[in-house]
Amino acid sequence: MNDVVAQDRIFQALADPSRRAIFESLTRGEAAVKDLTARFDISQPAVSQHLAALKGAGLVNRRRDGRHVYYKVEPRGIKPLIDWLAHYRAFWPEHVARLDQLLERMDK
Amino acid sequence: MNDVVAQDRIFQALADPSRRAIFESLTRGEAAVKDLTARFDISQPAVSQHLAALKGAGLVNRRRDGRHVYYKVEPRGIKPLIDWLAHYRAFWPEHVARLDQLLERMDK
DNA sequence: ACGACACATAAGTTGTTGCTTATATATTGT
DNA sequence: ACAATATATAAGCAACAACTTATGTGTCGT
Repeated sequence: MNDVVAQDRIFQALADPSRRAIFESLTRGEAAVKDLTARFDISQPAVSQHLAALKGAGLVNRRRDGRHVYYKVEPRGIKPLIDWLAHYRAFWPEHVARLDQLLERMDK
Repeated sequence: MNDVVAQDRIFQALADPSRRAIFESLTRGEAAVKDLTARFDISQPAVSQHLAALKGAGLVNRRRDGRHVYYKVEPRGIKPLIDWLAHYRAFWPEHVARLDQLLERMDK
């Protein structure tokens, strides 16, 4: 899977406000589908579908524990997004170009 | 227009591969609608519509010169995206958290 | 003023997306 | 084994998104 495809999946996944909200919710800590369903005003299948999209984009992880399935943020998942940004760094104010260094360190 | 709305427009705009391609094309230099239409295999109205979406997201600027309309990247346009990323910096490897500093400098 | 050119907008069509309800699958406790 | 719980998948539907062609608007050259 090349970068372009990964970027496409990420932008696609994050284009939906509900999905961004679920993602943000997961940044506050691991949560089961049940928990997320309680937090948002959409059905459980809708939540599962959003989670599947986030997982497909590599933004979250799944962990089964008994009857529950816990999802949590996959930190490395946003890397394609950072790469995309870095690609256009030339258009930011000069000093921001230092993101390069951060990316290099991130790879290590 | 608050941050959430701005982020929504940006993610929405960048979710489409054609739009990302057009954006990338513009990073290589200012271009007229005519030029972009020649570069991509979609109709001129389609190009104009994509450009309108990018402009609505604050990612590009418009400049009229005679019959031509030139578009170019608006460097500050990606800031909401950086802000969004920065919001979840806690989930990246520690050293990447220094993006904070970059953002601060960017504001100045 | 008129024709040609560059672009934007309108209207219509088709595929996709995000939701719903209904149902299937997996796990647990009794 | 069975009922209850948690999640995923299927099917259907309404809204939307991305394109098309047709037309409107603005600018230039003659």
